[in-house]
Amino acid sequence: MLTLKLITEETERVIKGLQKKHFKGAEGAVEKAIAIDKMRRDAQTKLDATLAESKRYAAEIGKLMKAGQKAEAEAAKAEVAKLKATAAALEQQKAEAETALTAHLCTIPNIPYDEVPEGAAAEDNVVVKSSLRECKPGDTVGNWDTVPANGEAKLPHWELAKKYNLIDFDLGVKITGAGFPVYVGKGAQLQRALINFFLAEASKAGYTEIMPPTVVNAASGYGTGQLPDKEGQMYHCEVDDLYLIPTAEVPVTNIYRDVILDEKQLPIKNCAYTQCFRREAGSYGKDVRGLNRLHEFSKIEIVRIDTPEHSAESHKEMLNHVEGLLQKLELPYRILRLCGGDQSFTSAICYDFEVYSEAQGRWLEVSSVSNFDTYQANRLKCRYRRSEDKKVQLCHTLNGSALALPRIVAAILENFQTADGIRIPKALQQYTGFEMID
RNA sequence: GGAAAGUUGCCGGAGUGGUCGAACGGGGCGGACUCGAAAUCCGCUAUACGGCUUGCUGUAUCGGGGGUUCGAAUCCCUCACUUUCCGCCA
Repeated sequence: MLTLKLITEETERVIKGLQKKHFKGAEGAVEKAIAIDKMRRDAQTKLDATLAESKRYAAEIGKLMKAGQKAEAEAAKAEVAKLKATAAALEQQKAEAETALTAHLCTIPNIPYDEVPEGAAAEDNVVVKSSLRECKPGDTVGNWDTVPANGEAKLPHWELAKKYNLIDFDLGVKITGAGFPVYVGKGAQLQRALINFFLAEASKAGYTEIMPPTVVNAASGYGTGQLPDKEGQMYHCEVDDLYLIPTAEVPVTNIYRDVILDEKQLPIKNCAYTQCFRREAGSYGKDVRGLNRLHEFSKIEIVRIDTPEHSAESHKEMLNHVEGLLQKLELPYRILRLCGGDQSFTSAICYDFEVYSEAQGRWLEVSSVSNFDTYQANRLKCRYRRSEDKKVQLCHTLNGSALALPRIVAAILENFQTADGIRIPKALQQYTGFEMID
């Protein structure tokens, strides 16, 4: 959530930012936050004074009792009783204001950075780079030329998966349900190879590998913002009140919940491979065909915790890392800078990576790399102590997929299909142990 | 699943109703000594929120929540977690 300091001190900027994000009722939301905060502060000021007075009485009563001055002590007790009633009421006011404030702040999204383009929806996203062609300033998804087909009829990955016996979707339905495919033979080996490849690349780039739990408690869900809003998107084990993680971001980022780091430790660079579980309630149609959208999938996530001064640099490094992966995999890609309206609730700036699937004739999102500024850290209470003046400050948090497997697999199958089988990209061969799927 | 013991600051660990944000030790930071270091000595050493003259000051916090009391780390209730033993188990 946004800090109250930002809202009160830079109200205009916050309102403008929220409007850029196409958040309805920006001005009203900000005013409401300020009003609730005023109530909260008033209540606390009065409460503090009341408690201070009753503490003075309590100390005095102690002395009177020792001195044996019973009558005076009783009189003081009567005073305290009055103060106590006042304090209880103020306490309630304060608690209510605090609860209301937190709840309200949670409904206000992060504000975008200046370099985030204006725009309401996906077609306004700016294409900043592509392996297929030069990008000019102002290129948006909406005016992007269609990618020319090269004439050959290509099979979609779900047909290739069947043809080469790599992925059994029906078996997954039998064992679990739709969206839980069973990988078989070279299909399974390809999964393992990609996981190892992505982890090795992250490790080379200086990320410390984490293998976290795949199930988290509610506190962690709140920490990264999956709860309370996206409750319905996570699998929930009711008996133990635990949640299956939708991404490694949740357990890894929560390592730093309620922590004060030393500036010397920053930037923290972690990577983690986990299975990810998403209910994807409400998804339907061709988007969910084959590997396009699954309930369980493998993903390697990179997470950074950084200082405000250095986080933009970190973000750049992360983008370069992800781009490098796509280049090594020889996949046709483009990088989008998301516009204000299409950005996620919590990000300050976000880039999406997409690979082109010729067989499906569409771009598949394989990664988004975001800087959350202090938005996520504020809720997590992830702070650091500045070396310079020893002051405690909120960190910046960043994360990105590097990468999620299913759509990468889809793209590899579809883009590298030949008459003789499916060619494995060179960089991956040392991990698969084979060069072709045939 | 059964039984027991625990949860105190950065760490270890005292504290069973008042002056306790909390002894003592360790660590860390600053200073003295030293050419420098070690040892020794001295001082400092949490966070959040609030008020006003930005330096002071108030309040809260001893696992979470509630209660008793003029007053709670300390007593009571409740929840969570951890550890140990037994059982089961990859």
